[in-house]
Amino acid sequence: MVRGKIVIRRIDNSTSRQVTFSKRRNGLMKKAKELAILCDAEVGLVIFSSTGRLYDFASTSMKSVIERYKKAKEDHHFSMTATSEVKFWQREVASLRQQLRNLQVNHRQLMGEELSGLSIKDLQDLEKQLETSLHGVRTKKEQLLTDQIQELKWKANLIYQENVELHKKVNLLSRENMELHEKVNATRGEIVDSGDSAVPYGCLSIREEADAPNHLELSRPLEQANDGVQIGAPQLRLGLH
Amino acid sequence: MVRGKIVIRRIDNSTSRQVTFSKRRNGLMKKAKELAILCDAEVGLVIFSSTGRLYDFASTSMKSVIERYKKAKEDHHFSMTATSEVKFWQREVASLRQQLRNLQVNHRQLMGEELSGLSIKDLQDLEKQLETSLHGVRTKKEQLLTDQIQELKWKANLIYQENVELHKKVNLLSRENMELHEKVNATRGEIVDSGDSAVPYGCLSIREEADAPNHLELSRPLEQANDGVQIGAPQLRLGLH
DNA sequence: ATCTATTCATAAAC
DNA sequence: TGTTTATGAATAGAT
Repeated sequence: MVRGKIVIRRIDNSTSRQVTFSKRRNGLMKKAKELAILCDAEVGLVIFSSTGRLYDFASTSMKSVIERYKKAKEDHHFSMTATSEVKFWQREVASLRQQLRNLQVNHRQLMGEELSGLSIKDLQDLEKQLETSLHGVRTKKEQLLTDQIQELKWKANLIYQENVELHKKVNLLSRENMELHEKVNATRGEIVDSGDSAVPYGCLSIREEADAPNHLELSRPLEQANDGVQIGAPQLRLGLH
Repeated sequence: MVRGKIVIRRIDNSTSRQVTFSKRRNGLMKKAKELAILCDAEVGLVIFSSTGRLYDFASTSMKSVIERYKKAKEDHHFSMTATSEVKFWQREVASLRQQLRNLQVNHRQLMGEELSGLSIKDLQDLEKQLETSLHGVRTKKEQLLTDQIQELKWKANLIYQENVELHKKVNLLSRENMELHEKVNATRGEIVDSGDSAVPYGCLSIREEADAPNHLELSRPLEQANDGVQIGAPQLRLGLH
């Protein structure tokens, strides 16, 4: 009713639904109170949230309202004896079973099962619905995938940056190490360097041009990417080689 | 709250009170309905006017609301003899409500709604399911359409055959008629045939080659063909012309 | 929870 | 009760 009129239909987003429920419940309670006071009416209001929580308001007492309601309806289904109470619950069960059956038929048709008995018009409607659903699902899925790719790229970039820093450190240390070796050799010129040097700085092959990392591409960014964002180093090719 | 803010206090003037009651009651009912729909809540509202008249609204049924209220309050002041049978049925109701909720969630997902909360894997499964459903529905629909076309062709063929027979009959009768005319003319040679002859046999223009009818094609065999197999003659073009 | 733009509800008058 | 109108209230959406 505000900031873009809304249509009265179940709110899909569960957070919005919860927020709206909270706001409108308060509004409804307030209005119920006002009505009772302004117009000297007896008002009872019972609300169960979709999660089953109970909220209620009664201008007098709920017991009074319910009793008066029963009396006004002259309906003694409500002053139930044990048997009529059983009957009440049995009716409830029958009603729920019916709802369940209806929904199941609907559900099976959406699953592409049990299509006999449908007219061509029915089938066309169903087809259209399924196309809409499919489109929605694909859109959602692709959005998730895109988000995940973005996140992976971001993490990869971080790791790459770290990698660059580490390379620099290694280079620094290698050079320092080399200088120390030379000093040692100069001091004790007669000693020959053995093959199993503790600092194999030649193996690292650092390239100096590797610091323009903004066009990172993951080699296999999608498949199975949903079970935990495990960015194992072997999975990534960061352009470093 | 309008046109000069009012204070929430019993309205003294009985007419105003009545008018306000009527308006606000409607407003309250509307809001209660909206809350129930928007937020998937179960709502019950009972109002007694100051004159004692009852107005009520329940999103499900007042019985259901009141029973659920009693249960939630675990208040056995309300003549609840907690026999084991009642408990059995209550458990049944709870179980069915749960099943219904589960199925509703599933159903909404198949309708492409309420997709948040699903993983990419879930969405892929859902997509696959919808594709399968769509394929099944399309197959079924196309089969129905094909069947219908076959049936239409068959009926058209029957009609065509009948048409051929009728043409033959007409030809026969025309010829007979012509001969009779000639006889009449021969008998009363002096009478000139007037323009408004009762038998305008020249108009029929029967063609003799029209008896190879097996390549019948209906001009518009599909659209709206499902609402009763009405093969109106004007709808068909049987190749006769 | 708070803010704000906008729609809604409704008091007053007929 | 229904309609109209001016205005305060409720609230959707954003933060």
